[in-house]
Amino acid sequence: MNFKFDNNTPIYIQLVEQIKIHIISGHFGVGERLPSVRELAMETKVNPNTMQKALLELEDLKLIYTERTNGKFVTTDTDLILRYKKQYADELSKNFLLSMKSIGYDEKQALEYLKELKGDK
Amino acid sequence: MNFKFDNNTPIYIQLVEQIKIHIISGHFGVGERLPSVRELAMETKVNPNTMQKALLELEDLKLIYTERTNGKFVTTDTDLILRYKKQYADELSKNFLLSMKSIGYDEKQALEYLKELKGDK
DNA sequence: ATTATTGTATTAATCAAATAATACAGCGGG
DNA sequence: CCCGCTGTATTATTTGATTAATACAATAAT
Repeated sequence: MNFKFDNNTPIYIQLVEQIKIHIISGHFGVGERLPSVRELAMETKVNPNTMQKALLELEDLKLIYTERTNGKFVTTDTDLILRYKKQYADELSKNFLLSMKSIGYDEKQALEYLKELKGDK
Repeated sequence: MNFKFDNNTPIYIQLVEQIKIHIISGHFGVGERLPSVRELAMETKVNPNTMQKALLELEDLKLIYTERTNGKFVTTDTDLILRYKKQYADELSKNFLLSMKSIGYDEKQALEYLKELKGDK
């Protein structure tokens, strides 16, 4: 599950984000059963309560659902997942352009910057 | 100074970031005197101590310097500012590409996505 | 039926960020 | 000289995230 935590945002928020990405990217498949709360907490070296809090939020987002004594599962609503994926890509893109703009690169220049970066490696 | 705080990262970190951007973008000019700690705190509706903490970090970064009883000033080292600007643009760009990759868009697709976004509006 | 595993709930303790209320030291202008 | 403005320092309090240690209820498997 290789998580990298940045110290400046609450862990449970980062957990929500990371698991969301795992679902959006298909790393956690549609309808797939997640590891148990305790397992996930162990893996990520986080307190079970913290993991539970993150999973609760994901359930609010309808990205996962719970079978009370059986486990938690990725939603089977593929459309929903796709919508989240697009929404996420949109956010990333808009934020990128906005941030670049805030330090003086307009959209065209931002694109140029990315292209140069590709060339570099 | 219009700041928008996101609740999930410590305010002083966000202050450092925002002021850094103001300097990088030239909104705070080279060598310009900053508003006093108390003023900045008022403007941003933050406790003076929190602002002070942020300014201390900016001083560690050499982006500002202090005249003890006179005020704080933007560095006059334009090269340094430029280096920070490039570093920041690099970070933004690399992070953008990484994040897009994590949800299944390779570099080419990420670029396409940005271009489409421009077309939309 | 017992056992292990599931999610869930509760309560206390810890830790860091942020606020709050001051106080001090140095300089400059009226 | 003194008042007002700088930055800086100190101490206490509040708030929220996180950890910690349990406990309970429901189900599936043995």
